[in-house]
Amino acid sequence: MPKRINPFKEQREGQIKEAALKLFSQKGFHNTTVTEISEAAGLGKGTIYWYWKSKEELAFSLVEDMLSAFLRLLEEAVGWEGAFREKFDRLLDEVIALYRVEKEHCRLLWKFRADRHYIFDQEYVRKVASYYLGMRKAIAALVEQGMEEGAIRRADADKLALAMLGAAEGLELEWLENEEYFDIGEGLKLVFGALLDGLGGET
Amino acid sequence: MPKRINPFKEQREGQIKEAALKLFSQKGFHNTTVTEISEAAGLGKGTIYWYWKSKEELAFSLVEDMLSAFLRLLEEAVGWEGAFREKFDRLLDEVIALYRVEKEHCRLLWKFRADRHYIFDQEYVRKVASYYLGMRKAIAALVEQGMEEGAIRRADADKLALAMLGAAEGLELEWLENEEYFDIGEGLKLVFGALLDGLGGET
DNA sequence: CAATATCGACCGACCATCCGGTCGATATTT
DNA sequence: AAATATCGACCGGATGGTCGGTCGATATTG
Repeated sequence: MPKRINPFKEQREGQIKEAALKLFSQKGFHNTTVTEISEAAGLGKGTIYWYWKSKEELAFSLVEDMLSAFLRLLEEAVGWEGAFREKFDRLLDEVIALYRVEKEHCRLLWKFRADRHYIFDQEYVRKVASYYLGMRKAIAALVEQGMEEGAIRRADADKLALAMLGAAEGLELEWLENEEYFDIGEGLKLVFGALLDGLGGET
Repeated sequence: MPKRINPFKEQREGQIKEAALKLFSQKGFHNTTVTEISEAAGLGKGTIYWYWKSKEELAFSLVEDMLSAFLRLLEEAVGWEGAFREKFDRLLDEVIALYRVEKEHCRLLWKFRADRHYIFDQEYVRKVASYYLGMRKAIAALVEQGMEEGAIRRADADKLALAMLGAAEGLELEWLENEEYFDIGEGLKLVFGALLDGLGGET
């Protein structure tokens, strides 16, 4: 029970997160120094360690912000009313919107993805994995609904979900690396449109 | 003109590359030290600098080995005889085979991908980009053939090629991260099969 | 309401460590 | 002996994290 509450806590944490997001998403974890973050936030280096106990924890809080937003969207989508294809198309739109709004967070996730095992300790890596697993399960549930309705050919729903996530992630990457040329909305709609029409059950 | 040729040159370079490939692909560039590589190769640290002028150049030679193999395969595929779909299916098989044989190189490419701008200097980054561009152009040429034959709906061939590469890369990533569960061949055939059947022209 | 005491947010110089790359010593081959 | 090849101790720069210290705000007291 603190005797005094810090009136600037939220503002400070916001400043620091904002600066860290910008730098991490541009340069990755290893190429961003804590000193840089503190300077970009307009604060002293020690202040960062007042609010977070390590560079790693600061980074993880940014990762978790994005992963939890994505997972929440997918899990909500499963519960929506309506036929599979309606739900799926709406989900695609919302995913695209989320990508666009949170582009910097997307970039950050990619920067951290390849060597997350060397950025985060085991417990955090497990947390990240469980977010991804949750996403896959949500997609799989949606896909199963599609199969029951006959909108998708019967197959291993979990593996199909994994393939769909993979394809979406690959398109996301191309978007981030060719932002002026390749649009994520266009790409997702092209691939998933064709995928579902091609995978569709009997006409 | 050296007075004597080094009878061990190829062997040494092989030892070093093999050790570096293994370590880089497991731990990434920043988490692998030159000392580790030299120990894994059973050589002194200085010897690495006899054969390469920096850690960066050693890493790049591994990247280039893989990128050039991929590019060569794609460019050859364009010149094959036959109808689009035959060529495409054969290409898919050969790509899958290459992935499987060169799994460690694939992993290395992923580890380096996100922060290649902080691993390699500008000239090397440009080279990498031109490999990827070449791949896209090769796929686009194939896709254009498919459009002319009516096997694929007319669309922007270059963007479709980019989307296809993106999807393939995403599936590759899922494979590398879920190797016991998700097979790259299965995934590629599922997605590209559905994609082409869905994208196919008039039946 | 002053005067005093306490607190906690903030700072940045400093420390310990790590690592790529160098270089002189040494061994081997011609 | 000259050229080539190998080695590993050492150097210098970089960086995450620490810690003693500052200072204004808040609480306490007379």
